[in-house]
Amino acid sequence: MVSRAVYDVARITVNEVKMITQETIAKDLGLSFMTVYRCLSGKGSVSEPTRRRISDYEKKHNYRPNLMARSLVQGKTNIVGLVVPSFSYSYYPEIIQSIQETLKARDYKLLLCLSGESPISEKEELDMLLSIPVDGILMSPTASKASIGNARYLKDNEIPFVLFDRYFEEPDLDCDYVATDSFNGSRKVVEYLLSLGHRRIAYIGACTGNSFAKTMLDGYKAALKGKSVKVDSGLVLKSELTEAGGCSAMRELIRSGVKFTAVQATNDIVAVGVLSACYEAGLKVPEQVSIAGFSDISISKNLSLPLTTVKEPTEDIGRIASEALLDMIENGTKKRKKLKKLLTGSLIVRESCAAL
Amino acid sequence: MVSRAVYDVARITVNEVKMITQETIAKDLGLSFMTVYRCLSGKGSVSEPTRRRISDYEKKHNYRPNLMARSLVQGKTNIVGLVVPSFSYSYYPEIIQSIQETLKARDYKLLLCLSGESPISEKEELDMLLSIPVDGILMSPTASKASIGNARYLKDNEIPFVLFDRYFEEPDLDCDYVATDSFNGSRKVVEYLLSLGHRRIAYIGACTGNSFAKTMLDGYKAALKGKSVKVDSGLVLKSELTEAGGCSAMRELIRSGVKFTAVQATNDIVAVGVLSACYEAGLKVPEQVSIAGFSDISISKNLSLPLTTVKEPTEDIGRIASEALLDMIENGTKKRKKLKKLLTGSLIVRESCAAL
DNA sequence: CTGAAAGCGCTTACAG
DNA sequence: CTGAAAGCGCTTACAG
Repeated sequence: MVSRAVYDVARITVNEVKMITQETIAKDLGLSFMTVYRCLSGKGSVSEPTRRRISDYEKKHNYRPNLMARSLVQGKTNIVGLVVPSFSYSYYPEIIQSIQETLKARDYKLLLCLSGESPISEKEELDMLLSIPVDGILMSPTASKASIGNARYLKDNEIPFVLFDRYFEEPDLDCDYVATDSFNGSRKVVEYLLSLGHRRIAYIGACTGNSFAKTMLDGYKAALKGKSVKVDSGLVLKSELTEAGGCSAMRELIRSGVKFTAVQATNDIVAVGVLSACYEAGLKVPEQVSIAGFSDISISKNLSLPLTTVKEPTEDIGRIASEALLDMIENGTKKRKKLKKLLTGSLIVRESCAAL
Repeated sequence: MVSRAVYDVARITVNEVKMITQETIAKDLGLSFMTVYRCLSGKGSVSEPTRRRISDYEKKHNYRPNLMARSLVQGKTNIVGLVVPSFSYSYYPEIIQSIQETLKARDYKLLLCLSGESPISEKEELDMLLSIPVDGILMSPTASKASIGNARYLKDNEIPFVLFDRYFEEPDLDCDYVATDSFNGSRKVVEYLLSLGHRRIAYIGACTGNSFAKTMLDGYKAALKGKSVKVDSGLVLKSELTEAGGCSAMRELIRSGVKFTAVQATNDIVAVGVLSACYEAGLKVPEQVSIAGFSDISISKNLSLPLTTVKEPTEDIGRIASEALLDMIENGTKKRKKLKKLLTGSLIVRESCAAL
């Protein structure tokens, strides 16, 4: 027989709220807590009258199982950690929405973390997630190479994880990812610009710190080579992946005096900056300069000049990444084939590009 | 003396990963687990050589405290639940980013939930959050009146919560909130339109299901009354709060034949739809119709016609809401003065409105 | 169909 | 400075 004192202690309070536990119910109904457990969990059978009493009590007092306690004993939290660099002003909200829906349908919860493009914060967030511990992690790494170390850290810690949108192809870091096929996407846009007659095509937003920007640049080069156009390094400019970055890189290009008739920007945000710099310099778009972006974020179709771009399959990315992660969590990662998926984006032709 | 068997059982595995616990450390170093606990938690003193041994072991094996276990005993999870209707294509990402930063600075984690504007899903998410249990909840309710019941549900469950962006002023539901002062914001825009000489000003996006839309309409009416302009019910149109909703409401207004020279939209998204309907009907903006929005979402300044609107103080909303919530969590809600804060938005004049 | 016990990994309170 | 015990709320495994 459990003493009364034990029961009283069992009614703990959080912010002065009485928590109803299985023991509270058992005590109030004069039952053993195991009977209550079996009834509430549906595991094992309970006599009909008892079941009814417990069920009535449960509804009346609004009993909720404490998921933390369950997690502790089951060694599983049903929480997935999500780490992204940022999510305003991009297509991350769409991906996250898709992730959320997939997780919810399979009874997982989402803990949201921001790295702010800093690999150091990213590492801190990962440590926090491992400490909870979450069952798995979805991450879109920062643009810094140091994020490769963070992905390796996850691997060393043997926690299921899937990278999305941005990924690494390091030979010694064989990890799962799903992203847009930016090589072919970028090639597609540049081939489109070539088909309009452009030959002096600039690339703005080059950077080598992450795979996606590098493969985009490769796509640009591949398209040019396909038409036997020589790559002019004076036309390839680095920039931060922001509106301001695109704007200042474009100013630099204009100031340099290098001739160009079209610009491929590494993403739509950068393209918006490029557009501003053109307006500022009195260059007419698309009459004097054609501009193409990449991503098709929501603003792109409503810009002062609707932007020609490649639509990223955000919903698919979110769904595929989270489904793969949940499979890894539930079926283990050992025998599993690695997910290395690049999804094709579609060219969206709008008004920012014109024939030469 | 604790038996060896107990220690072996203590090494549980999640997805085949060995978890290092305080007991693992204690066993491997031949110490009592209390010594390990005191050293790792910093509570109580440990002899220097012992501290060093434990510290070395901790770093070498990357020990992380299990936060679930800690939560269970402390009756506090340091997790805050966030429930929003949706977050793509709006200013929610900015608010959430601000919330995230505030929470992180005070060592709280964020669990993200979407209601999809459905009060039923919203209720499910709240039940899930209460079941974890989270320490507090931040919610931007759905546009449905049924969300009032959900807020009341939180109150009945005595969990700290703060509404943001959207809120209720029910007499029997005295809850904390922070939002934009949409009454004065809307009045400010309409007064601006009046100052440009407009008198036939339509209001698109009226709905009564939530406070913010209603007070916006009140602001519109107050501005008109200030200039002794009669409110014409033919100029007030309901619509869904989406681009498509704004577009079809505007089509309806145009078809109705009612005269107007300006339109105040309930938010920028609706305004974008209104703009499309104008283009479609061959109406020139702002020459024939002036259009104003509300919110200043990121797309607004880059629209084909940069939109005159009211900037919502998103960063402040996120910060104030989360700071208030954390204070409620840490200091209790009993003696606390209710947070009922409406923040002033600033009128952003762009090119979508012109003098009559 | 019902029950007593042990355990998840940590913290708290008490005893030396 | 160190230790043994009890407990958070739940689940699992075993015994009747």
